[in-house]
Amino acid sequence: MTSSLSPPAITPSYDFNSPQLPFILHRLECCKSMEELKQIHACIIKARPLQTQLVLDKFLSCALSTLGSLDYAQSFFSQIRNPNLYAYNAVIRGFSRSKNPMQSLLFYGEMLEKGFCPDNFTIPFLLKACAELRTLREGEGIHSQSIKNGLVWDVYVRNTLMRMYAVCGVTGAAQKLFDESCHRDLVSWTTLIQGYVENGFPGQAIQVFLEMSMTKLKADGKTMVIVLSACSELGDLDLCRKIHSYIQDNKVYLDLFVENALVDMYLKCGDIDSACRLFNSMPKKNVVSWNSMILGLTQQGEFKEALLVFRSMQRDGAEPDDVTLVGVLNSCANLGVLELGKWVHAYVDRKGIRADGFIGNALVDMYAKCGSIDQAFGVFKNMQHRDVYSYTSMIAGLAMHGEGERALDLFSEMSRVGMKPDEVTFIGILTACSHVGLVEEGRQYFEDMSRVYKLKPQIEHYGCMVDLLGRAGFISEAEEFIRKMPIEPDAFVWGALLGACRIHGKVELGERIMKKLVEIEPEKDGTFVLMSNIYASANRWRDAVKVRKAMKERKMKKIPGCSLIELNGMVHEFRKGDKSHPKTKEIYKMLDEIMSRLRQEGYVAHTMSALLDVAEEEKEHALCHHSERLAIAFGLISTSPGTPLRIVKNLRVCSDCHSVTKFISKVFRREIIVRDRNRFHHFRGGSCSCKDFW
DNA sequence: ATAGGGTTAG
Repeated sequence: MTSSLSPPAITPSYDFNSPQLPFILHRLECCKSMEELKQIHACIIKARPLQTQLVLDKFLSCALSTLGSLDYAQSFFSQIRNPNLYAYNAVIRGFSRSKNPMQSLLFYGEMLEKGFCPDNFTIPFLLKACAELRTLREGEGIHSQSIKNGLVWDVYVRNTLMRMYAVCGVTGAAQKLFDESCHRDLVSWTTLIQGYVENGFPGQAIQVFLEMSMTKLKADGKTMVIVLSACSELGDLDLCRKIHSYIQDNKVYLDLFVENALVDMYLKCGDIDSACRLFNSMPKKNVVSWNSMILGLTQQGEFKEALLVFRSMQRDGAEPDDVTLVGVLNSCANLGVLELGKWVHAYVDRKGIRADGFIGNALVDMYAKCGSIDQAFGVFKNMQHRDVYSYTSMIAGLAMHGEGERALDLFSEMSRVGMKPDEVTFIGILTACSHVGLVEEGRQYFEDMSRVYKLKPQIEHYGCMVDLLGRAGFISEAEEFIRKMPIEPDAFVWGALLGACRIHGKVELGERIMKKLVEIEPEKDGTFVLMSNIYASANRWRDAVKVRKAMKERKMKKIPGCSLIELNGMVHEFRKGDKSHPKTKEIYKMLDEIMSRLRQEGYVAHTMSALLDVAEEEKEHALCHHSERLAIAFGLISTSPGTPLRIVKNLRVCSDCHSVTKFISKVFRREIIVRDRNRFHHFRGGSCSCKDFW
């Protein structure tokens, strides 16, 4: 009986004969607004025949998951007269899927107080909530309750227990449950495999999968997606092909998820051709398919290809998301193509996406690597949430631009706001010190790294220190530093010292280091180039030539110098002595003009860097056609006076090109920004931001 | 009525 003063009550029944029932269920399925839900609520109260378990369950889950209104669901529940276990389970499930899974556990407490016992449905809902909350304590409590109730033998209970343990990082407990079970289904195997992948044991995951393939069970798409992600992480191409054959042999249905995971796997394992073939054969693609290609190519260093895929994505009319944009920005950063990077920034603004988080960090990195350090700083300052990545990108950016002091200021700001630096932050800091010759500060930071911040220096940090000391002329200290290193010095560490030998003309030490380097990486040309540079600087031309000859005899492939310049969104690429550009004639005419203007201004070529034992005139000629000069000449004839030129070079700038560029910046009144392998050079009015310290 | 799905940086 319902009095007019108390709220109307709902009495659930198991009567499924009401003709209105399918209609109300359909309305609940489609319900998207609170208004609509309230109307349905009224209908249910008015019509007793609608008060069935199924309707109440659907009503609660709609209120909880679709509309997220926990209060409303609870007040609805309180109207149910004598709620049974089914009704409690419905609420617990609803809460476990909601934004506030804790409610699920609290509500379970109420249920126990009312004298109800959990059943094989209650436990999986609760465990899902525990997994969501990463609360091992509560999870273990439910584990012991399910043992007491004998529910632990239920395969659903067991699988959700395994999932809960895996999510909480206790793969051992998941494995134990798995080993002890007498009935394992595909979900049990998949859950165990996933647990290993998510906790950083992809090898173990594959082991478990191989074990499973010995049983009668056949994997489905969901299992394969996880197995494929384990393969990507391992980067083992042979294994990839085996797993791919398993999919074909067992006729696992290739849905979009599996196809995307396959594309991702092939790219991460470096088989770009297979990835492209698969991708092109896909009948339907979603944004993740495109993202897998773009990010995968970026990670493989195929930046131009990544941008080409982005263009076809746009032609295809697919809408990019933030992951796409991060990949595109990353490629822009690596290629140094500012125009496209700016376009992405404008796109982000237009879409009303905040330049924060991933996107913000990618923008900071892009602007810094494209030479617009001020823009990078602007984005950085506007970010609401700055994390270690943001600070590290900014610090590394400033370091690259030779703004050592500003980088160090930012580092102090980091500790002021309580942001803990990590290993990569210190690479930025040490590089900053190195580029501006702040030796004392560098030593201090290196020490603080382990003493104050409890971070273990890695080989890269030792490399930075050798560079810092050697570059500043503390050669014997650098040698001593290498001797005392707790880890075996690698090619980068020795390379840094060899670089110092070039700057400071240390021929004998250079020879010793060269011997070591040739042992460590005999195929690398950089060592030989540096050594012949060292000889040349000491005017030992004969030796310089000998090294060059040795290179030729070893049939070493030299990395060809290459410079990029971006004009109106088009990337122009020049190699040394390149004559393939449509404007070659004009470019070389401009080069001649540059050289004669420079000679009038008193320029003398640094022929020693030409490293060729040929007539002086020829040496100068060879230098003239270094790729960056072609790019600069092309920039000069293609832009209006005063436009800054931005060049990206794959190798270090040679000292002759460095002084030529200084001259050009003065004579032609152009700001020229060159990014070389190591850092940025801002040329303006005849001098360079690196203050010739590079 | 219940459990397992791919891509995100310095």
